[in-house]
Amino acid sequence: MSTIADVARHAGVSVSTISNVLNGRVERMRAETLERVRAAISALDYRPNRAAQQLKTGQTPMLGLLVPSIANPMYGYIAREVETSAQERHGYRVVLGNTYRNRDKEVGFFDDLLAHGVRGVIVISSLADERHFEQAVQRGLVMVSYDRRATPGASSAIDHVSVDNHEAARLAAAHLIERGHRELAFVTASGLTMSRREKIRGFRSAAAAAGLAAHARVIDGSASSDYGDSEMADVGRMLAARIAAERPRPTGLVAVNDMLAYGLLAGLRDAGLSVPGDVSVIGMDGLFLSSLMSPALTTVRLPVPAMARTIVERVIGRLADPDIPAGEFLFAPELESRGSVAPPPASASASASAPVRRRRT
Amino acid sequence: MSTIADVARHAGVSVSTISNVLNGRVERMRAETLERVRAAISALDYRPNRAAQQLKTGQTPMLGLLVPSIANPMYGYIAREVETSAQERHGYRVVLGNTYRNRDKEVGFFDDLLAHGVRGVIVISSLADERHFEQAVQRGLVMVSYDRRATPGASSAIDHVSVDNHEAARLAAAHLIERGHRELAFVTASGLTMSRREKIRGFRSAAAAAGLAAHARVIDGSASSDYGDSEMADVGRMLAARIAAERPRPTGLVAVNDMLAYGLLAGLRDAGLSVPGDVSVIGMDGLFLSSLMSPALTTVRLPVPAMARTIVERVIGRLADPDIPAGEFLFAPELESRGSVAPPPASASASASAPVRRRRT
DNA sequence: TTGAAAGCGCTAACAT
DNA sequence: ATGTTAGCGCTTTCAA
Repeated sequence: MSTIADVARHAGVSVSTISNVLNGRVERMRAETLERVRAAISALDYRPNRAAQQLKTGQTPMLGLLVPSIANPMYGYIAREVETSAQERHGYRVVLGNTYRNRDKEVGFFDDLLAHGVRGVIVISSLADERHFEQAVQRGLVMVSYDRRATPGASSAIDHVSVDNHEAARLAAAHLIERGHRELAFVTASGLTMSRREKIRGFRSAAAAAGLAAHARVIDGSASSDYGDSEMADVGRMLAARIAAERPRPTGLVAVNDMLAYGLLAGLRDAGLSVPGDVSVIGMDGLFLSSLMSPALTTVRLPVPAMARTIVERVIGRLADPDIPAGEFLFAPELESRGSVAPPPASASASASAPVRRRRT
Repeated sequence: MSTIADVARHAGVSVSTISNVLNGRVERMRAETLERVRAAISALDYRPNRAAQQLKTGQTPMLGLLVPSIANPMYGYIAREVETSAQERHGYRVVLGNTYRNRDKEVGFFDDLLAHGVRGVIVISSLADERHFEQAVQRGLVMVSYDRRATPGASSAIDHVSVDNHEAARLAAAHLIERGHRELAFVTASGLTMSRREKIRGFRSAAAAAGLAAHARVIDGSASSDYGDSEMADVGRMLAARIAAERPRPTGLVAVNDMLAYGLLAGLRDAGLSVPGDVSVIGMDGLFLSSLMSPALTTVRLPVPAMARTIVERVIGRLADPDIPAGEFLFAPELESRGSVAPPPASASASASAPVRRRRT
């Protein structure tokens, strides 16, 4: 690897001249000099040493990306979009970390980023406690959080980029209602994160709007395993057995995300129930895997590429100008209709428990 | 962030003393001094600046990880295992890059790693041309490649860690044969990578051993999209339609990987065929998603965590001692029997095309 | 047993 | 329009 001094020697100029062209300070430079420098750079195939630049400027074109587990297809999808956008649009590289939703791992990741001189970090978490994030910001990190709206009233020097979770769940429930379902359930893993709370509100508001408030329950459970990537699917599978046994049994299920929906699909099948014959299921996320399921999963699609672009722009933008205040960015979801939703079975709509549609409340 | 000078001042010693304890040179140090230094370090919550260390030593605890796309669940799985092992067992961080199987992107990634002072890289590729890898090694990178055995006779300063692909496909085909299948097909995406070639050989050898050489075809196709993560599944889905129309139609399908098998499952369903009633399907990889498919996919499981550990140990080991020669590391796969394999339908085994089992060749 | 000092490759005043 | 130089934070001889 050649250094800036090698290039200077080769071009017959001083190192500062090289540094100047490297940093675009070429206005008052003689064209001929610039030419010679450019030639020397490519002749030696010179690349500036980032560590040296970093030491000097405190800046380095790298971002941290924290995910619960990159083996989870949803995080893999987001990570791909984030990395691609950071790289192609801004020339930044991405340092990845799996946290398994563990606070200490998150803190350790922030420590290491700081030690490496990486100042921007993108966080996908769902930890209830947000204090170590604010602490990391105090220590100099510029942070953007995905899918976790700021706690109302909290200070937050952190950007928040997320889908409109309320709307997503509302869309899902409304779709079920529109297809004739009268017994609904929102199915989720235990642990109330901000986003789950909003999804539940959206689900309930759709039900209430149709006069179905009393027929919209929330069913949750936790996985046996501590943290695996099949965790969500495991929860869905387990809850499916419970749902199959409920009376009245809900005919329309809104899953908190696609992975949990996959578990629901498998679990309902195990229980001898047909989807969408006996029970309709709708997911949230819009993973490409959903179209491969049997039946293909109807889902609420998140605009992941657009969200990723915003996330990256925000970190890099605020890295360049620390005065830009943190903000919230909400994206609109979209219903993707496939095969897992159908009208409820005749027996269900004839049942005594089913209220008349749009009855007064 | 405090510096080594701050710590030295705080402890009332020189910076070299601090550096000495940082680097474990404490044998001939007075216990009391060591104590004071340790106290100062934790009092100031001091972390050495990695960029400065890197500049001085040329080393930094980071690894590059190159994948075609992290949104592909298999690469996500491997990436998680690699990152976790690098972090927890060696204290290394991981820089991730998506290449979309694009040569220029791979080269650009190597360039950036070098510029950042990252010397170790793990590569998951399937590009036919390996020259830019060797070039990167020349430029100073220590490289480990996943699932791509060295071209026989090639120089290779690159470690190769992979599953025994021949054995994996042999296992799959043997399982089908053992269940009574007589018309077999190996289904894959077009483009002969090293690993696909070996899988095909393994598939054929199992068929030959059962006297079924003439009844074991290879079916391949390419996706319409350039590179998407659903690429493999798309290929499977498309090929399923073709397979459904074949006469005699194979009853036992070995898919080159799980993702393609998912596409096969969906496509066969589209074609009105039942799995495993009409056709049996077996995948390769052992993704957790496979157990969620309908029917649950029988597959050949790769020992991913063990492979990831070896991969990481090799890069880091050879980073520490460049004299260690590159090697090949082969792992044994294992059959995971689930619901997508059953005996062939009676009509198939009665067909004129079916040879007698173990007939002489 | 500890300290002084040179230097890794770069940037950016400041000089010229 | 270009050159000189101090210094970013650390490691490591070499000296004391």
